[in-house]
Amino acid sequence: MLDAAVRTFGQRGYRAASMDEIAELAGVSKPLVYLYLNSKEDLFTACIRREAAALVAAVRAAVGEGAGEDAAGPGAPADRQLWAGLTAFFTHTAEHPDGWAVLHQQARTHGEPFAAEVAAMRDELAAFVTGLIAEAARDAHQAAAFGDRDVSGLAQALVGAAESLAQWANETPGVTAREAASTLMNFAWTGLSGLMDGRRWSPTR
Amino acid sequence: MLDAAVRTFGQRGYRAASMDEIAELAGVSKPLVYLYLNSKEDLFTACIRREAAALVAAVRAAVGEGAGEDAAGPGAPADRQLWAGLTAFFTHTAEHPDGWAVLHQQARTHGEPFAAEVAAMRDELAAFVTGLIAEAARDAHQAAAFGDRDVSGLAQALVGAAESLAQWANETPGVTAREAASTLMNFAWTGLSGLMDGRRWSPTR
Amino acid sequence: MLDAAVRTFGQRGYRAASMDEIAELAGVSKPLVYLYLNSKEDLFTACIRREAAALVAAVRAAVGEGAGEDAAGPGAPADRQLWAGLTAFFTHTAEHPDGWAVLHQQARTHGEPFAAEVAAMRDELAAFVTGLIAEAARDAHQAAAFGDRDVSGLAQALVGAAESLAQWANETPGVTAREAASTLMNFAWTGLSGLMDGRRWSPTR
Amino acid sequence: MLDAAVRTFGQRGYRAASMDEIAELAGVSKPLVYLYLNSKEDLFTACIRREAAALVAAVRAAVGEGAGEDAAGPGAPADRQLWAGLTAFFTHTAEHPDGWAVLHQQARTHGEPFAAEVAAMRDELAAFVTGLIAEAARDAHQAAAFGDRDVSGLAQALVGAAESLAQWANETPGVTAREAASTLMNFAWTGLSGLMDGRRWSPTR
DNA sequence: TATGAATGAGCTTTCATTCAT
DNA sequence: TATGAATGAAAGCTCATTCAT
Repeated sequence: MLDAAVRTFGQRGYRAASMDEIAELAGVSKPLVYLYLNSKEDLFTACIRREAAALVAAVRAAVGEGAGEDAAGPGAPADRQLWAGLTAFFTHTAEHPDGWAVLHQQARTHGEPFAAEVAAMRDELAAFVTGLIAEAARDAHQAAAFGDRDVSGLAQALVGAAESLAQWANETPGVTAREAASTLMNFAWTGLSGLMDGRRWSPTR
Repeated sequence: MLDAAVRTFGQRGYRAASMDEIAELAGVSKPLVYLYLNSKEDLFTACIRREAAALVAAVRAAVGEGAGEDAAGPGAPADRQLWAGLTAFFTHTAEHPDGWAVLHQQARTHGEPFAAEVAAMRDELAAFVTGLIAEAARDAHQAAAFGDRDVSGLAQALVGAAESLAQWANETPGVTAREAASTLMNFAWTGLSGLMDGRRWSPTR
Repeated sequence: MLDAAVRTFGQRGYRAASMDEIAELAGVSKPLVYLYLNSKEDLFTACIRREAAALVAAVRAAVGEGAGEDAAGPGAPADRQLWAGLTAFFTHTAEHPDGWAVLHQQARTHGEPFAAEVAAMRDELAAFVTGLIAEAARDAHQAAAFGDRDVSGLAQALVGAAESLAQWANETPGVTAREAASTLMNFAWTGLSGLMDGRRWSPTR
Repeated sequence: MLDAAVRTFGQRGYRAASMDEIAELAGVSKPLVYLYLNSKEDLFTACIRREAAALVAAVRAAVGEGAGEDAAGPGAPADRQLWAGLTAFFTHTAEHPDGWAVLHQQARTHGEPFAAEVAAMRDELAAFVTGLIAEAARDAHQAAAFGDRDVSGLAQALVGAAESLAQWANETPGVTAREAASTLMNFAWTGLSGLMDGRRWSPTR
């Protein structure tokens, strides 16, 4: 039932998706949908929560549990962990395009009950990235180099880049998750490394 | 009239915005709206086009025409041009939050007539970035280092990062356009420079 | 189970009362309600019948069986009997406000299957009053003074007055059943006595 | 449009009446009904107000303005005024059975927004009767004979009797307004006169 | 006997859209 | 040119009612 809802919301959008359509796609009657999930709003929230949890779990699993070809382990170096997380992220979004659409496009578009749900997930991912940056900075003895807002901004940029690449990979035939991850790693890790070595770009020169 | 529509669409979303509200905000009667712009769909398309054109124009102006403190000139170095473009981008999105919401959130959320409009704008900006990367690569005698898809991917990542930062800057009090641009330049230009020096990150090592 | 139904119907009204609510209040499952009473309509009818019977029985008991402080006996004078009946009526309606609401407000409001049930009860009470009037008239040697329709009209007026007073007594704190009965007796019995003495009011004079 | 609503509400009841049916009976489309009267609740309230105002106006006109065969005048004796009012009341309810059903049956049945509207009307009529009783008592030099609550109770009884007779007259073929009024006057005025002469009925004797 | 699970039908309300003027 | 007035179509939600067990 949630599957049908995610698919419908992902393709039509929150407002355009009708409960009739969702029920029909789920192969049940409309009142049943209302019996289990009380309202359209609750149903949408449930979709968001489920997809967000699944995505975060996929990333966490890849980073922490060390399974799979691209997985890292708890003690792996920061770049390895980032690579593992990004690969898992791109893989998951590629395999669940409707879920990704719900999170990335629909939920953020439709005001407060929903945006907050996604923001929580985003913060979780951003915190993961932030942690990695801090770890890498520590390794490079640059702990003082970044202020809080610097790190926030970097994390936002990275997550945004990842989201954009995920969309691009979903839409462009032939682009694999590893390729997207590779692109982002090349771009981001080199940039981060440079920053940690103290390199900055400034307009004055 | 378009102003009213952009404001309403930006704040309420495409579906939730009612023609009644738009007409009232514009101070005209509803049939007049239908006289000038034939349907809600056409009206939304017109909004997207106008806002996209304005944003692209702002970026173009800053890069090409050399006016303003952060402007570059036609012959300026690539990093200078990128800086000028980003600053203009963040400034414009900060000054036109509803227009930006229409482009970034609403248009992409509501399926095919609209997504294509935004994709066109995105491609235009991506092409601009692509050109800069190619130019920089040429300067660094690294023309062969990037394939077409590499460049596309980088551009997507950069544009996505910029969009995400624009959203973040709009939502976070006290973040200025120059600060956002600075964050992205530090991150991106260093990364790009590294790439052009041949540095790559690869999972195997 | 009928208790729950009467309470719900009395408080919510026939249409607004849901079978769900009734079943829950009765502490049974909905299909069980349908097993015993076939439909909402039948359930409502059963409620009406039970409450009507209870009310009539209370009045009858007070009038005929001679128990209680205000009770009369079979051979008691007409005024005494009327007093006994009215007191019992007001007492019963005060003690069963939901049942009274079902009879007085809900049943008459919802068309034909139900109105007839209440009309039957009303006729029974009216017949009782009619009998008393006839008896009193006989005592006063005025048998011919009233036509059938006169008596019907008087009975309607009396019952209506009683219903209105019952409502008023239920809503106004501090008004007891005996006080309501007293008011009505003062008003009605004096009026009736006058009528039986041949006094009439006519517009022409 | 209100006509259609009154008719539908009067015959079907508030809940059972559908906006579809009202609109169809009015010969307009449903959205138009919502344009003029904002919701079903508002529509019902408007019906109640209109019918209550019409009924009160009819009574007032007959009592105060001295027109028509049964009309009284401002200075007429209390019984004359009461007669005029009752005749007008029964005439009006007979001529507007649906309006009367809305007021008497439907509005009082459906909880608080509506019951209050009708209670206001009822109070107005009761106040009129109360005034007449007081006036008559004054004429009979019996000012001290009634307490406030006595008078309230009598007025309630009288109004209730009138309402009940109106219903009876509407339902029983061949009963005219004057006949109903006559019945009530015979009954009530004689009773009131008796009360004013100090006659009381008491259970103790 | 008793119920968890399910639904067809219907309700109120809203909105994009169009005439007649 | 501009609009007041009107509507067809659809959406979210509820409820009396029924199987399968």
